[in-house]
Amino acid sequence: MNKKIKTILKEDARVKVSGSLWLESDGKHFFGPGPVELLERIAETGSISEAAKQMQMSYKKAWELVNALNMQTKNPVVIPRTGGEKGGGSIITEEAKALINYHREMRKRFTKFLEEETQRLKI
Amino acid sequence: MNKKIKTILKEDARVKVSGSLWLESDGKHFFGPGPVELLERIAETGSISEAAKQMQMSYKKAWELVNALNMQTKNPVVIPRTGGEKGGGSIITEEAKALINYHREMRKRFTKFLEEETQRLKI
DNA sequence: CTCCGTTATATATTTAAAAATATAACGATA
DNA sequence: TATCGTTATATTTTTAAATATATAACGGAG
Repeated sequence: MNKKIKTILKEDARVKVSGSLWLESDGKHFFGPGPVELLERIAETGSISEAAKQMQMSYKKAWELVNALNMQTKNPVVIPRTGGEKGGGSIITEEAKALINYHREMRKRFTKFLEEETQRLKI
Repeated sequence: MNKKIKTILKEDARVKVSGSLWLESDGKHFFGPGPVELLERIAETGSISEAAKQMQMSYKKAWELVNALNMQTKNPVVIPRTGGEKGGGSIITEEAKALINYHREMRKRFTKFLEEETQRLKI
């Protein structure tokens, strides 16, 4: 019989089980917490560059995240519009909203999983 | 009602839910797949440096992983011995074996979680 | 008491990732 | 048609991470 974990770890250590979760295709991550937040901010601001700025992310990286997402979906999740009164902007589609919502639900289940695992550590 | 995910993603994309899992204390990761494999190889080879070489990891990083682990446990998981016939070596303790075993079990549950989530994508 | 290969540690170098910078196209508006 | 800020893209620079290199201590075996 193995020792229990809580008898092994230092008592004062506030240890928890943590992790991250994403969607991947062909081994490449294309959807996770970062893209979700980015989509939300694009929806709010109507601009990829402004969303990126809010997240202290380079425009390039933001664009790459958006692009990677668009590559995995039948219809784009972000529709860009260049030129015009404000120089341009971007809107997110219903598909993007569905992805955001899906991620929220999945995240809830993952959080529950992590909490259960953390609890198990202490038994 | 939101669109279903499988109607959004490209049909040919072999998408799956993936993730990673670790133990952290004070926000610092100290136990995950890397350290587990390292411990196993130290057990096999009796040497941190040999284990590191097998994993194509620098000795420094290997030592840091071992050290970070030892810092979180009451008793060390790896006991080093310097000098001697082979110049030295390291053995892992019962505590290390328990950690390895614990990780295996946790990993099983996580794999199940990921499979369920991947399945859910396709509904 | 010399020789090993390993641990332990510091320092230097390399590499890869990220960010910063630069530039052109775009189109509504004034 | 000149202006504006954004998208899109390439190129350069910066930063951080990882690796490589160097060095000393160690102790059993020959």
